[in-house]
Amino acid sequence: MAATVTVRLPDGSAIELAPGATARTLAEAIGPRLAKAAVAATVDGREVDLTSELPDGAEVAILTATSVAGRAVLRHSTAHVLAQAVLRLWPGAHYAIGPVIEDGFYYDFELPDGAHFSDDDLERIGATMREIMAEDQPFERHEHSIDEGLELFADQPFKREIIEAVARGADEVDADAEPTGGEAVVSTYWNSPAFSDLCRGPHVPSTAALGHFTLMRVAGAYWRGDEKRPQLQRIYGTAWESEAALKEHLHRLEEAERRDHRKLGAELDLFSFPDEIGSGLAVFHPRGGTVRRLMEDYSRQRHAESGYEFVYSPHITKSELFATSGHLEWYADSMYPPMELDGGTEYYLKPMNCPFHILVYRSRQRSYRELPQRYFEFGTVYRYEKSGVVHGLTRVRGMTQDDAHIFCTEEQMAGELDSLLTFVLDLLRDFGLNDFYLELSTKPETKSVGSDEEWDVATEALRSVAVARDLELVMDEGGGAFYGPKISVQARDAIGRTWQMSTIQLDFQLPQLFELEYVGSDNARHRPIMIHRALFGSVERFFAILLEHYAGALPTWLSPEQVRVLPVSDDHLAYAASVTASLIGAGLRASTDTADESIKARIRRAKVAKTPYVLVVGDDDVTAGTVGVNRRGSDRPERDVAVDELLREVVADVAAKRVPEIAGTPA
RNA sequence: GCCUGGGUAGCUCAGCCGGUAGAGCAGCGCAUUCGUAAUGCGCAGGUCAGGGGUUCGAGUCCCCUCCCAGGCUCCA
Repeated sequence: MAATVTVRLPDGSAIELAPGATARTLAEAIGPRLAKAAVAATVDGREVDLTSELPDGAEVAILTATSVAGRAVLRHSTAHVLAQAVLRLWPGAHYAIGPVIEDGFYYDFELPDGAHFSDDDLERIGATMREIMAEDQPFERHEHSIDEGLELFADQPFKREIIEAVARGADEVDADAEPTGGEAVVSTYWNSPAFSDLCRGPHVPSTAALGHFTLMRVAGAYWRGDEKRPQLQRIYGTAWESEAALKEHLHRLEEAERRDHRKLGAELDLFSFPDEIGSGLAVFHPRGGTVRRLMEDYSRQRHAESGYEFVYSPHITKSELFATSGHLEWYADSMYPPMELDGGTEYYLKPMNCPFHILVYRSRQRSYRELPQRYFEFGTVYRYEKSGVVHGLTRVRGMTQDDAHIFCTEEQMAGELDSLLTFVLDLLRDFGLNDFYLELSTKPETKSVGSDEEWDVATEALRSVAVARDLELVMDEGGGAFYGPKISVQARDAIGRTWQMSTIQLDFQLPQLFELEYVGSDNARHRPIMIHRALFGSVERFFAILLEHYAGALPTWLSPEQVRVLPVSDDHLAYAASVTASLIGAGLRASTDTADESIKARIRRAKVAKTPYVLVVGDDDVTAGTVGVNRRGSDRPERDVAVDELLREVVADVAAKRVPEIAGTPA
C-alpha cells in the first residue's frame, strides 16, 4: 500500500493525505470551517459520504449544505429521519421511497390497518424527528448482496420491490446498482438498531447535522405513480441549511399565495367560478371583462399588423371532422362526449380549432401566389379535463385560444417560423414579460402519427429557428403533440416561477389527412405545410399569469379602472365630475367616487382595488384647477398637480404600456 | 378519474362530548361633509353544499351526490 494518497481538488491543486483518509479527513485538512460545513463529497464526480475512504489519484470535492447538491443531501437525509419517525410512531408501517424534489423532499408510506395521516400527525412526526436529530444518530453505510437485502427488508414489500428491480439491473430512484465486483449489491444506511433504510446515499454524517425543516402537507400518491398500484400516503417537507434559509423559503411560498390569481380574481372582482355552471368554467365580471377585452383588442391589432386574417368557426361540429383530423382517435379522452342529433348524427364540442381553419383553406383551390395564408381566431374550445386537474383559470374546461394556423410552402416555412418567433416574443414583452427560454418538444413515444423522417424534418426546422435566438433552449424529448413537434416559449415571472406561454407547432399530418393542396408555379399540385400557434395559449390562462406576475397591480394600460377621482366633500362633486369627464374624454377609464364615506376610507378602497391613479380634489384644487395625485406603489401623495399635466402623464403611461414596479420579493 | 382534507351569512372564519347559529369585513339605513390606507350607531342577512339514514332531537354521527383545496396522473 502506498505511503500516502494524493487527491486533486476542484481548484486543480493536489493534497497528500495519510492512507485510509476519508473525505472528512480531507475537509479537516483544508480547513475547520469547511469541515464544519461539509455534508458529503464527490469522488470522481460520484457523490459519497464523508466517511468514505479516498482512493489515490481521485478528484475530490467537498459538498457543503449551501450548494444545490449539498441541499439535496440534507433533504434526502431529512427524508430518512421522517421515515424513521413514522416507523417509531406507527410500528409496522411500510415505507416506500423518499426522494428529493425541488425545494424539499417527500416520503411515501403505507400505514398499518389502512390508517392515514392527519395535520395533527405532522406536528407529532415533526417533534419525533427533532428527537431523532437530538439523539445524534450516525448514518452508517452498509452494502449487502441482493439476497441479504431481501432478507433485511423481509417485511417491507416496497423495499423488496426496489431491491428486486436493482437485481434486474433497473435504474432506480432510490436504490442503485453498484458496479462492485460485477455483482448487484444494495446499500443501506443504518441509523440505530431500530431503523435502517435502503438508499444509495450519500447522507450527512449524523442526524444531528439536520434540523431546519418543516413538514408541509399530506397527500395521496400512487406507488410508482401508477393508478393501478396501491395508493400511498405521502408527506411533503422542506429542509434548508439554516433557519434563515428555511424562513426565506416559507416567505416565498406566502408570496406565491398572496399572488394566487383565484384569490385576486375574487378580491378585485374580476371573475368567478359559479358552482351552478360547473367545474373549470369561469364567468368574467365587468372589471375582468374589461381587462380581457383590452388583451384581446391589442392582440387583434398586432395580428392584423402582422398579416393575419380573421376567421370565425362554430363551437360544435359533426363527428366526421374530428374523425378525419385524428382527434377522435388520439384526443377523445379530453373531449366532451358527443350529442346525438338529427336522427343519429353525432356532434362534438370542439377541443381545438385547427380542423375548422383547414376547411377555410380547403374552401377553394389555392395558388402558391396566395401563400402563406394566416388565419386567426379567438377560438373557444372545450376540453373535458379530469376533475382533479382543473385549477383556477390556468386549467379549465372551457377556454378561448388566440389561435392561428399558417398554411405555407416548404420554402416559406423557415421564414414563417422565424418571423413568428419574433412576433411572439415582442407581444409577450408588450405585456411586461421579458425573461424567456425556449423548449423544443419532440415526437411522443406512444401517441403520434407520421413517419420518423417527417418528424425529423419538422423538428430540425424548429430547432434551427430556436438556436438562431439568443435564448436558452431546453429539450423536451417526447413532449410534442401527436401531429407534430413544437417550440414553446417559457417565461419566468416576477417571483421566478416559469410558465409555458406560447406554442408553435409544425404539422405535416393534418394537411395530408385533409388532402390540402396548392397549385405551384409549375402548375402541379403540392401539399402545404401547416403551423399551429397560440401566443397567449389561452386568454384565461394568460390572464391568470399576468395577474400573478403583477400581484394584481396590472399595468395602467390593462387596468380595468385607471383613475379614480375622490371629492373631499360634497362641495367638490361638480369639480370631481369635470375632472373625470376630461379623463374619459382623453380615452381613459376613470370614475368619480361619490360615496358618503370619509376621504380616508375612499382612498383605502381605491388603493385596495389597485387603481393606478387615485386623485383627491378639494377646495384648493377647485380654485387652482389642480388635483392631488396618489400613484400606485408610492405612499407619498403629490399635491397641486395641474389637471392637464396629470392627464398627459396617464396618457403617456398607457401609450408606453409602462410596467409597474412589481411589489414583492424577487426570486 | 384516484387519494387526503374541506364546504357554516356575499367574503374570511368560530361553533366542545348531538340540545335548535355566532364574529369581523362587505351590504343596507341614519347621523357625519371629512385633504391622503377603515367615522359612529343601527338593521338585515343562513334549507349549516344537496339528498338519504340513525336519533326524542343532527351544523355536529353514518351513507350517497355535487363543489373546492393539495397531491398522483395529465396539460394550454
